[in-house]
Amino acid sequence: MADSSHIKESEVVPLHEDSEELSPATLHLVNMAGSSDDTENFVFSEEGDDSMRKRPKSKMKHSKTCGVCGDRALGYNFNAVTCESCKAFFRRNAFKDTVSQIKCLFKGNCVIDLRTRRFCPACRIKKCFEIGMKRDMILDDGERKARMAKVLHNRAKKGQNPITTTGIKEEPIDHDEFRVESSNISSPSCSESVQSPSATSSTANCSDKLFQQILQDRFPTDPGMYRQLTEPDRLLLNDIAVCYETTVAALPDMDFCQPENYQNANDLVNNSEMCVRQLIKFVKRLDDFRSLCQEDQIAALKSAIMKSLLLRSVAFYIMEKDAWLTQKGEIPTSILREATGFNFLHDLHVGYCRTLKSIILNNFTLYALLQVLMIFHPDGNNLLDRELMSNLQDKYINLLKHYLESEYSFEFAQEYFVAILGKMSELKTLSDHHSRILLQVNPNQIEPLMLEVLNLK
DNA sequence: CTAGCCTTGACG
DNA sequence: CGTCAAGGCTAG
Repeated sequence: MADSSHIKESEVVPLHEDSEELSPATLHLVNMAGSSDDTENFVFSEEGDDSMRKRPKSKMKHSKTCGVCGDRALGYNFNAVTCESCKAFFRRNAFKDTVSQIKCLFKGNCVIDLRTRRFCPACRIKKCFEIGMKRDMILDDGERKARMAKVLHNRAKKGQNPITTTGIKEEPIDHDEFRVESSNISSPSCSESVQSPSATSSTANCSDKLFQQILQDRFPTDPGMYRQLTEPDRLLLNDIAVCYETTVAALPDMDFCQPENYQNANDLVNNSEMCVRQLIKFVKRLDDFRSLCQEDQIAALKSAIMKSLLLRSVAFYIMEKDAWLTQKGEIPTSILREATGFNFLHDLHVGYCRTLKSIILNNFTLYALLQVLMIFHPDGNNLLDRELMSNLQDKYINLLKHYLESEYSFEFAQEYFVAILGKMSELKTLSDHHSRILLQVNPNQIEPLMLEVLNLK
């Protein structure tokens, strides 16, 4: 796949092979810089200036001068020879509106040099453009993301830091910081939108009675009917729930959550990238995931990705509105139909959302547990140690069962458990259908991270 | 916000 | 492997 992130002017504009010599163009720039009447521009020559500013030793040969302020330059930045500070300045300000956002308080012809460069951003940015700095060489949001994704991908491949999500400060999270009473999180009906189960005609058949119970909180009063979770189980559950709430369940800040940003399958895939990142964050915080070898981490994640996105779509489905909740409001499920042209897929997916939602409601502890179960699945592609995976699956299936028994009583847990697992196996079928969307995408227009996790390369 | 320093990927 | 030119981080 071609690297799309760097096909910019930097490749078209001929750069000078020889770093020792100043090209005519560079000379021109330097002359311009020197043409200001302030001779202090050039006080920082080879020696005598280190007392006040650090400089990379061993780079004495870099005697270039910033075309904007005359400070020492290391080379080209955004198509002109500039110092580090003007580079950073340009990056920060190149897209600001020079009329309303940066204004010269004087006559618009301030002298910009090492000393005065901070005084007038307006004239400084003007000079940046004058010496030929090009703002289209600043990576835009998508390009930046692509670049980050590449870095992450490489890191993951090198294995120092298996699957890093942001590349930015991946410090181990302090769970205690988030620790809340587990009862808070796991309350089965932390509902703001408890719906009438009437809409759930198709698949909820077996368990209607149960869900009536759940909805109406008609559970046994005898404490003996409930399992007492062991301390390790309780802690584990709490950890999972907290992780989930702070990653997958945290609505990411996505400014594209408008129906018009879902035109086709490419958009659909690309707009899921944030969710994938959250998912990666989530699994990385699971001790059991980290204990897997790196190959299996990646295999497990890849195998679970589609199902996880679907599960997430259930968690954020709003039944009354037939829409998904996003940070920017609700987005109708019809975008799925419109972006792909697959009516049946839309109906299947929404049907699934409705039935599973009516079972799980807004119990995010359950979503978290199911998400974990999705990851530890022994039949994923390319897994090396399937037995280990199966053991982990056992562990969390048990945890799920115990959790249900502790929350919903022995009387109801069994049925609930079966219903949930049934829906989980259905997820596989749905996810296979969804894979057909991927046949529509143009890999050249897909974010690298998504290419990677969806095996689109 | 500024500016220095650092990390990266591409390229020769 | 060194250089270049992106972006990120952060003390001030």
